[in-house]
Amino acid sequence: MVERDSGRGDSVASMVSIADVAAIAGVSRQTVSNVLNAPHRVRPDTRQRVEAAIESLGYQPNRAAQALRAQAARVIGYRIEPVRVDSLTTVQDRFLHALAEAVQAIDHHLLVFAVDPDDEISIYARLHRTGTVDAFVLDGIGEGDPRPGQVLRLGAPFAAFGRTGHDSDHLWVDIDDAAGTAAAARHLVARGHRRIGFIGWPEGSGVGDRRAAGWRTTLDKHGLLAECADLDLRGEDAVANGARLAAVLLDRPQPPTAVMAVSDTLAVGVMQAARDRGLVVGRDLAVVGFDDTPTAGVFDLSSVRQPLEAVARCIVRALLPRLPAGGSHAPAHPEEATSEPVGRLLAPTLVVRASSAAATPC
Amino acid sequence: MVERDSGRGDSVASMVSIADVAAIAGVSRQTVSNVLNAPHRVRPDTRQRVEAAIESLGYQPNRAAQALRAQAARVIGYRIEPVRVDSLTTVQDRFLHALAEAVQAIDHHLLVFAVDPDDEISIYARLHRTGTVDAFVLDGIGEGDPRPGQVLRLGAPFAAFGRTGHDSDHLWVDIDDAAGTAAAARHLVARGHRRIGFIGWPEGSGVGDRRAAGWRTTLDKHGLLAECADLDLRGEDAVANGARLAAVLLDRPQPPTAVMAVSDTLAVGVMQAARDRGLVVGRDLAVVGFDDTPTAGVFDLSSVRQPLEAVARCIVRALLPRLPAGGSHAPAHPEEATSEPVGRLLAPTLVVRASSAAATPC
DNA sequence: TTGTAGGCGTTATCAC
DNA sequence: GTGATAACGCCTACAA
Repeated sequence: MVERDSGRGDSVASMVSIADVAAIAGVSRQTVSNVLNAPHRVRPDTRQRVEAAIESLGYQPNRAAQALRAQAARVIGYRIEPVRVDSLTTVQDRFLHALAEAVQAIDHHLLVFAVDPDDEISIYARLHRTGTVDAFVLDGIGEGDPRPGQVLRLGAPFAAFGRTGHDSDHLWVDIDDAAGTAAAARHLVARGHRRIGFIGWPEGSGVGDRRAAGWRTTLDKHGLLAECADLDLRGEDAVANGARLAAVLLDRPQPPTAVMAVSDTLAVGVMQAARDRGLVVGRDLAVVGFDDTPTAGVFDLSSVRQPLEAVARCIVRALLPRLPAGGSHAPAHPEEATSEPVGRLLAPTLVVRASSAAATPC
Repeated sequence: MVERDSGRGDSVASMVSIADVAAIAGVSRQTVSNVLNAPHRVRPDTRQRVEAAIESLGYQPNRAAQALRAQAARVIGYRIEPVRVDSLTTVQDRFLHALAEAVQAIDHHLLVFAVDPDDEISIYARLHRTGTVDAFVLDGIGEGDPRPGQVLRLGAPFAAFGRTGHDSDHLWVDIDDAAGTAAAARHLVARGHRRIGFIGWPEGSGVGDRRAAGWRTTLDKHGLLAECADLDLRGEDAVANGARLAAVLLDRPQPPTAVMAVSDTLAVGVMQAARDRGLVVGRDLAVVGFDDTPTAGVFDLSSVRQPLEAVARCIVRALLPRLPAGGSHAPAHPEEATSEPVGRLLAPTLVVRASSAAATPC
C-alpha cells in the first residue's frame, strides 16, 4: 500500500487505492476495475485472486475519482428549512428520512443545505455548477412558487414535492389533499355526523384550498353541504387560532358534532377549545387533523397521514432517468421517451384514533 | 467552451472548466487557478481580465476535481434517526439545521444518511474509506454507546454530541443537563415553591440521571430536599406516563406546587393530569419541561432550552483542525497542540412561560 | 509574473 | 482475458 501520510496523524493513513489491490493480486489496475464493473470479462480464477485482495485490503473505490471520471457526483441536494416555532407540523424530518433512504437505494447520497432566503437560488446555482450535486429535490413548493422556474433555468435536474399551479415543465409529486379530507369527511359521515365543520387556512394556499375542497365536495355528495356551509372558518396555522375558531363554531345555535382541521396544529386547538367547555373529545365532539404528527399520536387525534415514504420513492424514481449516472450504464435516455408523465398525485390515508372513532349518540 | 454534452439533454450541457476561462482570458489554466487561490501572485490587469472571464462564464471550480486533488471532500457526514412516534422530542431537526449552517460556515457540506442499525458501523466505514466524507458528527451518544469507539477504530475524524462515560479519547460536546434542571429548580424556588416534584426517566440513562441530579442538588442547597425527596418519580418518555406519574404526585397528602419534568413529552402529560383534576397550570401548579420543543411554545410550557446552535458551532470548531483541508492551507497541525481539551459542556437556558411564571399564592 | 509538467484515482477504449 | 493509454478538472511544484 502506498504510504501517503504526510504526518497529519492516523486519519488519512490508510487510503487504499486500486493500484494497491492490483499490486497484491498481481494484475493491472484495469483488471481490478473490470472485476468490479464488468466481472464477466475476467477469468474466474483471476477474479477470485482480485476479490481476495480487495477483501484483505478493504478496498473501496474513491468517490471523488469516480465522480470526476463519470461527471456525476451521485449526490442529490435537498434544502432544509428552519424549524417553525408556532406550528407543530414538522413533516420535514419524516420526509427527510424517507428521502435519505430512497436516495441510498439508488446508490446516491443526500446532501442537505440551509439557505438564507435572500440568495437561495444562488446556492442552488453553485451546487449545480460545481458538480457537487447532480439534482435537487425541492420541498414545500406551493402556489406560485418561483423556485421550480429558477432551478429549471439553471439547467439542473430536479423534482418538486408540491405544485406551483403551472407545473407542466418539470417533474413533481404531490399529495392528493382533497382525497385526504374527503376520506376524513366520509369517515365522519359514516359515523353518523351530519354537521361537520372545517377549520382551514386562509384562501390562496393551494394546499389549504384543496383540503377544503375535499371536505366541501364530500359533504355535497351526501347532501349535507347546505347545513354545513356556514361551518367553514379560516385562520393561520397556530394552536391558538384553532381554539379560537372552534369556540366560534361551538357557540353557534346549532354547533357541529364533528370538526375537521386542515392541520394537526389547528386540530389540537380545536381539542383544547372543546375541553375548555367541558366537552369530551371523541364522545361529544369528533375531531380530525391532518399530517399525523407525533403530537396527533400522543393526543389520540385522528389524522390524515401523508405517504411521505412513497413520495420520496416516487420522486427518486422520477429523477432517476434524468440523472447523469442514471440507469446504471445506459445512455440515460433514448430520445423518444420524453413525453412520460411529469406529475403524480399520491393519496394519503386516514388514521383513525379515539378523537373520532365513536359513532354520534343520536 | 468545450461542448461535452453526449446527447443526454440540457442538464449537463453547460459544464464550464478552468480551461474555458483560460481560453477566454488569453492566459494559461494555472493563472486562472492563481487568481482564485493566490491572487497576490497575479498582476492586477491580468487578474481583472481573468475575473471578467470567470464572471462572464459563471465559472465555479469542480468539486470532485478539487476533492481528488486535495484528498479532501470537504464534506461532513451525519446520521439521521427515524422519527419517534410516542415522543414529542424532535430536537433533531433544530440541530440538523444548526449543523448545516455551522458546516457551511467553514466551506464544507453536510451529507446525511439513514442507517439500518444492524450495519451502522459498516456505513461509516464505507463513507470514510471511499473518501465521501472527511469526518462525522455523532449525535445522541449516551452512556456506554459503542459508536465512538468503533468510529475511532476506523480512523475517521469525528466529534460526538453526548457522552459515553469514558470519552477522553475523542472530541465531544454535551449539554450541561444538571445546570439546566438546576436553573429550572432555582427559578421555581425563587417563585416561592417549596414542594417541587421531579418526573424523570428510569435510572441508567446518563442524560436523565444528570437532569435529576440538577434538581436534587439545587433543592438540597435550599434545604428543601428533605420535604421533596419522595416527589421523584420515573417512567419512559411518553405523554401518558407523564400524566400517570403526575396523578400519583397530586394524590399525595401534601402534593407538590410545582413539577419539573425531564422532557417536554412528560411535562405535557403533567399538564394534562393537572387540567384533568381541575387545576389551572401556572396558577395552581407550576410545570417546567426540558427541550423547548415547538409543543412547549404552543402550550405555554416553560422549558429548558438546549443551545443546539452553539453545540453545532462548537462541534465544527473542534473538528476543524482534524479535517484534511482544515485551517485553510496550514499543515493542519504542528505536532505540539495535541493536548488541547477534547470535551466541552454547554449550559442550556431556561425559557419561562405561563406554566411557571406566577409566584405561589402563599 | 506567467507557463509547463505531472499526478490525485478511476474507468472507457483499444490494442494485444 | 488482460494490459497500456488517456482523460475527467484541479492544483502544487518547478521552470522560464
